[in-house]
Amino acid sequence: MPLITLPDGSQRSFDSTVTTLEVAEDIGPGLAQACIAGRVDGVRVDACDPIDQDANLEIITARDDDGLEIIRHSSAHLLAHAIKQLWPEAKMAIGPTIESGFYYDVDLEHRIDEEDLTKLEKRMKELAKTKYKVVKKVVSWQEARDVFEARGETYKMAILDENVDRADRPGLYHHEEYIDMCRGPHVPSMRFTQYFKLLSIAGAYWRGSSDNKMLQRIYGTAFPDKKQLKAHLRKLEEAAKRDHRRIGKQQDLFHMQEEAPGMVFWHHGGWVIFRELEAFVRVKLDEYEYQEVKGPLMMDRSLWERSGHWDKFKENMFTTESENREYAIKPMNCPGHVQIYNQGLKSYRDLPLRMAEFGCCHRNEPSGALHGIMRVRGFTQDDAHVFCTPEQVQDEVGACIQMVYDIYATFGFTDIAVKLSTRPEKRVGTDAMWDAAEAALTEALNARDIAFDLQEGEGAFYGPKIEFILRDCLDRIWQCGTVQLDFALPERLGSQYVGEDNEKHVPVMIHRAILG
RNA sequence: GCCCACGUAGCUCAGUGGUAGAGCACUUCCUUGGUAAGGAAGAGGUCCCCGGUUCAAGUCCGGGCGUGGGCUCCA
Repeated sequence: MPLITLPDGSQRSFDSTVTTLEVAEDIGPGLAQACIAGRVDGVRVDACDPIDQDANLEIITARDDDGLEIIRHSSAHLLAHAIKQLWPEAKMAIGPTIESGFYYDVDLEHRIDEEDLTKLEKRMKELAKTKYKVVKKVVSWQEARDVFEARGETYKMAILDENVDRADRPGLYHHEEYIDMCRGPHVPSMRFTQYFKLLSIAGAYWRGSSDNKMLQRIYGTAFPDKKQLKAHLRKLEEAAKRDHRRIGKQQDLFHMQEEAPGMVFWHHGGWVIFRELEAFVRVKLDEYEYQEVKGPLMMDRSLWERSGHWDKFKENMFTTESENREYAIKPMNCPGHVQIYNQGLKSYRDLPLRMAEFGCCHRNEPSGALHGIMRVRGFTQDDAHVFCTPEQVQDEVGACIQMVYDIYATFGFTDIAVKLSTRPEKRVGTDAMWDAAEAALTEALNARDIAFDLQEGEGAFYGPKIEFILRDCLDRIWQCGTVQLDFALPERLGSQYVGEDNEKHVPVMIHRAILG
């Protein structure tokens, strides 16, 4: 006898098990038409899922953010349906939604090209136009396994084997002859998936690991109506006009050429902007009480061996040699700053010591990673290192975060994603040190009410880190600023300070970078 | 590094085995008081590099370099 409570507080009582769609029908035919899925006590369910006890129910339509997401998710299934019709031998991997659309990864001998995208879109339109009903069947793990084995869907089998509990009852969505496995929910009818566009083809590793096979990924987007789709495509065109590479060329700001891959030739106009940026940051450095320094561009290899960077990053470091000494061109500024710190004897009264540099660094990034002047091999980092006592860490980290937000706000970046990365498997330091360090970073974020994603095990080997992620005009995300704790580098390079107790201690170092 | 696409005039790009092209920009001249003005003439090319196939390669094949869209990576 489920009693259904709707968002406006009204209640409807049913004699037996009821579905979201049936509740919608009970309210009115218009809502029944618009009903995509339901939210039962906050949990998203398919329109056909049974509700057998009292519950709060919200009906999801295309106006709901969840409705849009479901339409995109089902559009991924529609793409898969079309792929399997055109290339029955294709093996389907995964087809999730992403922020502005969806993709499907497929293992297929045939190389999908632009023309194929047109063919696929055409077939998708034909299929969607039939407005076929999506039929959901909840089955046992074994039944699902048998279905995909019979169909040769080896990736779906792998997902079942490795990611789905044997006791689970997976949902199989029947798109006419095509079957996909999904948590759902999905649209009840493909009449909801009329407005979509396939955008691009790319390679992507199975399960995101470069050890695995590379699959073909097809990206697309979908909307509830034609108007929204057109507006989105228009936005993409407009964003392309704001591409920094295009502006750089049009306004004669900089160029790059074959002989210096990943390195920038700044023309006068671009360099004026660069200098203005530096001037702006210098004002901020004064405000936040930093000392600006400048270290050498290259140092003997042995120094990088002691710092640990050689061991981890030698593949990505440029080197040169002279008179039987091997030098590494600096990929970062920390060891240089430590050398400056190490000059003379430091007292606890000198701490915190905040050292900043417009550090000109070079990293031999993999060729495929380069991107305009966003990801380069030669760059200037507004890099800083704060040497402090363990007690000062939280305040100093807080000040760093404050500075990051202060500077981003000046440039109009308000949509900042934050991630906190914690201890990786391979690491230095004791568990107690990590406990304290992670707690300090978490506290500093919480104190400012900053929401963040936790990335367990993704920290650097020397300490946990906070990453600040910005979005470009094409909605691509770029990790920009970082604040990292480092309780190992000063020790490796022999930094010390004399404490109140007249004993020698190793300072904690905080790495801080805001603009790349 | 991996998958796919691309590399032709300063810029944007066309050119599917047979004498290298267009628009914009540039130079000179003419016309014109009107917001990207019109006309005439001209200059400008290692068709990314190396090799192969062919009577003949910008075009087809192989290798390399670079760029773009992603994936992986990102101290």
